[in-house]
Amino acid sequence: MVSVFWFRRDLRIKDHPALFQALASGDEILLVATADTLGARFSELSTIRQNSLRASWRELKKSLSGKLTILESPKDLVALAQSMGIRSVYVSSAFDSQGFKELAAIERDLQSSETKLIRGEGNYAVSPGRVRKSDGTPYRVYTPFFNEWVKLDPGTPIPEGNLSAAMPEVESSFNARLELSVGILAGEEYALKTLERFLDSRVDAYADMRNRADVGGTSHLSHALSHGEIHPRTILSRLGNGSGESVFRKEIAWREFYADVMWHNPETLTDYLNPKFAEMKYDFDEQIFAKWCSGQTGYPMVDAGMRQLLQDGWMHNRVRMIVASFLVKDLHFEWQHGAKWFEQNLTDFDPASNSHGWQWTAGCGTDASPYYRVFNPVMQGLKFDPNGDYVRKYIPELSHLTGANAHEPWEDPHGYSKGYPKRIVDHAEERNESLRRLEAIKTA
DNA sequence: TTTTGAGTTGTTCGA
DNA sequence: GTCGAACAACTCAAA
Repeated sequence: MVSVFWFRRDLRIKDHPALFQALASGDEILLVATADTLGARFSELSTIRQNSLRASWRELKKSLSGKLTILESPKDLVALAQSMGIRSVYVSSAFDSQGFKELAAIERDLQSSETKLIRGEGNYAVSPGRVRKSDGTPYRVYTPFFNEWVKLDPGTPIPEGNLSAAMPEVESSFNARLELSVGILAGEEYALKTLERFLDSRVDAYADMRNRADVGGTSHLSHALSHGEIHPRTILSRLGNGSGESVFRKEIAWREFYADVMWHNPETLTDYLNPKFAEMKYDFDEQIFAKWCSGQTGYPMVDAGMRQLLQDGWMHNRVRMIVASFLVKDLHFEWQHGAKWFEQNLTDFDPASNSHGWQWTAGCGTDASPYYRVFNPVMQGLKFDPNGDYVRKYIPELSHLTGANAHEPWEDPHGYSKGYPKRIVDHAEERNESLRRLEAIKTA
């Protein structure tokens, strides 16, 4: 009999419970990935994000001796199952609302060919839904969630499955054009190397340096986690109790907390967790939005972040909060506009972390930022890019300004001489406007 | 059962 | 220039 293993957000072969289960089933296993499974449709993603996915497939295919078939959409998988008389489709469980809706739909479609969908263990150290309060309800605040989460044993990494059961690839009309990803570093081996490099050189300073936009102080594992090139359990198994390691463990736990929140509140992928915020007054303007997207707001720290996203398909975590706060609190846009842009452009896009990160900033999420906490983009720049190096790296129009002066071009008589745009709004005014709008939805 | 204090990521204002 | 206070409402756990 022939069965399929369906790769989605789990593009690895080590510590892979669902793949192990498929390979141990006794069936011949056809290995399949589908392009439209990491958020928006593949064709709607930025070029850089498409190529990032191609790079991950390329490396996965290499580690599978070429035995990987890449299809365009899950519908193609259903058609394949029908034409080949596939017995079962094995897959990792999905917990985000996009993912589990997709699996449910495929499970239904596969019934026409009497093919079963078999869900294995997913890509979390502690699967969403497992951590509960003593009364059985889920947590809505991070710290108590973490205190319970950290007590649970994620188990030890499992061995690699026996790939001798894998079948050769089959013809696919979808051309993933993997050659376009040449030069992009990705894949499981690279993820494990990234982890080792982080543990060897940066984790000790992580607590202090992770917020510095001008320093590569973060783990750089978000892409690998997003594509499932590494299992979080593998990461946790390598962490001790140093201060940097403890702070980093908490970051892993944030990913799991947001996945848990989304599992219990699937509509919050696009809806307000706090429904009161749906009643607030918002603005929207295409041209203003285009300026935010392209990094032309006139606030250097915001623009540097947005240009980093376009150039690298990645943005420093601290800067994500700054640009998000600017869109939501200074421009008064609904957070969903920004979340969508991030989805299209971030190579490390994760549905739960993205939606709930945005909701936290907007003040409508779990453990929400207090309403009065509005980021000042200039002050944030001076604090987390004190020498202006980050800003100058992404904004050539500020290259003539030295040190921290790059954060305040309006203070320099030649600040705008290289064409940097003037500020599109006045931060102090818009901060007050934002507080007024929040005041209006306060419960009496 | 009720109360109390703390809770990822901040800024402004007045002394 | 530095420093403390003030800026909601709600969730959760411990007292």
